[in-house]
Amino acid sequence: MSKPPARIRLADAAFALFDERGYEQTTVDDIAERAGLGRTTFFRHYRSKEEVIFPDHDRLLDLIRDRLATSSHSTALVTVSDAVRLVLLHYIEEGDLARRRYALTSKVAALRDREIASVARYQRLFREFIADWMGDPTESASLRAELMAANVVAAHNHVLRRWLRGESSDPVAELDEAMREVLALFATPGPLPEADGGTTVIAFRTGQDLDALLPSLRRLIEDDPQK
Amino acid sequence: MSKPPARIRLADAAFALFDERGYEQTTVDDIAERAGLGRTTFFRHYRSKEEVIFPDHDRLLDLIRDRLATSSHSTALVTVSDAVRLVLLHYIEEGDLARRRYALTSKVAALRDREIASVARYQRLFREFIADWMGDPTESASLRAELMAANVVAAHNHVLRRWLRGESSDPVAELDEAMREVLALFATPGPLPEADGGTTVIAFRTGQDLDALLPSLRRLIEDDPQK
DNA sequence: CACTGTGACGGTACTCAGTACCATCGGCGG
DNA sequence: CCGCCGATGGTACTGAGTACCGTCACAGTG
Repeated sequence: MSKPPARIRLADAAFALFDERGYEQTTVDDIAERAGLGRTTFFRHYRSKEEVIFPDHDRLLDLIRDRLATSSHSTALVTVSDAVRLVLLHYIEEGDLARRRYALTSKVAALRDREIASVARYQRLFREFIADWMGDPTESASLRAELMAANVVAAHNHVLRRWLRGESSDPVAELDEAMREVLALFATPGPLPEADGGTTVIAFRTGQDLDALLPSLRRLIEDDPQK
Repeated sequence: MSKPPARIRLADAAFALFDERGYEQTTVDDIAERAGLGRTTFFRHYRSKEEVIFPDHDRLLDLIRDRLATSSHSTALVTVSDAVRLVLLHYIEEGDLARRRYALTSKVAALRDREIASVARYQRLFREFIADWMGDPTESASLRAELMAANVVAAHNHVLRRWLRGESSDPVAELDEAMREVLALFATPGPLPEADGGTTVIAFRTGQDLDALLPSLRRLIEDDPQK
């Protein structure tokens, strides 16, 4: 029963005190004292009182940057949808800690704002990635990139919050489902694009399974004079 | 040329000093002194040093709440799209002040975070409004509300930032156009219209590959009420 | 063992945002 | 003239965050 490293003891002390007295009612001195350390040491490990609650965002951001740079799917949106899973998985790994943090951010406005700012950084990263990927400097493409990033993040947040509130037992599956929803939004074109090239699809409802229809659909596409 | 009210003098002094020395290098004492007022008076007019830059967010939020409560369009999304114009119009009214603020938020992380947190409040308001309007407590409806709110806000931010950067001469028209884009996203892919018997045919053209569409096609089929 | 560098820690003192409280001054109606 | 009141100013405090310096443990080296 020797001592865990200082960083851990500080975080434990902080969460314990936040639970007992609340965030604002806890001073950095209190935290350091309970951890059996000096105030200076606290700031050596955490840049601020808030950061003791969100220690991993920077690392996660780098992780996602890497993932975006390496993994490459068919579309930018799919790549980003995949990358955002890292965030969800990270929270899930934290388990109870993530839930305690959620309880805090629900009560303390300053912490909620901080969390939101962190999420906005993910969103910005996604937006830039999508815009680069599309390579289209058009205003309309730029807006589209913005919307896509916002959707991915919003869908993720939705699923994450459900899990944090204990409303979800299989958040990963829910995320996949939500991402399918987002993909579906953008799969069907917003304004009907200029019809030069691309794919024209006619969908109709029958008693048949979709798979049974695929061959004929493909045949139709291949019959397209432009292709 | 007597004295403008204290509140104005404080804001002028603050912006002048922020321009001269930067935000962090300016203390509240400096601001008060330049305005010819006491430090106490500053905090009587602005709750914090940051608030002198974003004085109107609370009022705007109330304004939007009212607008949502009164104006009623055909769908929740249209109502919200309409309400968000208030934000854009407010910034445009501020004119050069808004641009100076943008220059500051671009440089100072703390201010950027603050701005983002404010915007998140609008988004939350929109989400709740849409969710209430739909009245459908389903998980899927809840996600949809979240996505819609995120899209409206993202589209607005996109247009607003373009205007702030001087890239747009008619931001209101651009906002309308962007909102049409958002509406189009959600217009098509809802649950398929009542398909009790008969044949539902939907034709659309997309630039995407058929394979990219398959997930959404499958999803549409699985939305069949019989399931 | 003595020497020395190094990294983690503690303490002190400072700046500055934000709060609490009290004192002051200038109208303004009675 | 008096008393009320709203706006202001001053003073003192708490607490976050920073800068700087001193200390101690513990390595490796002679």
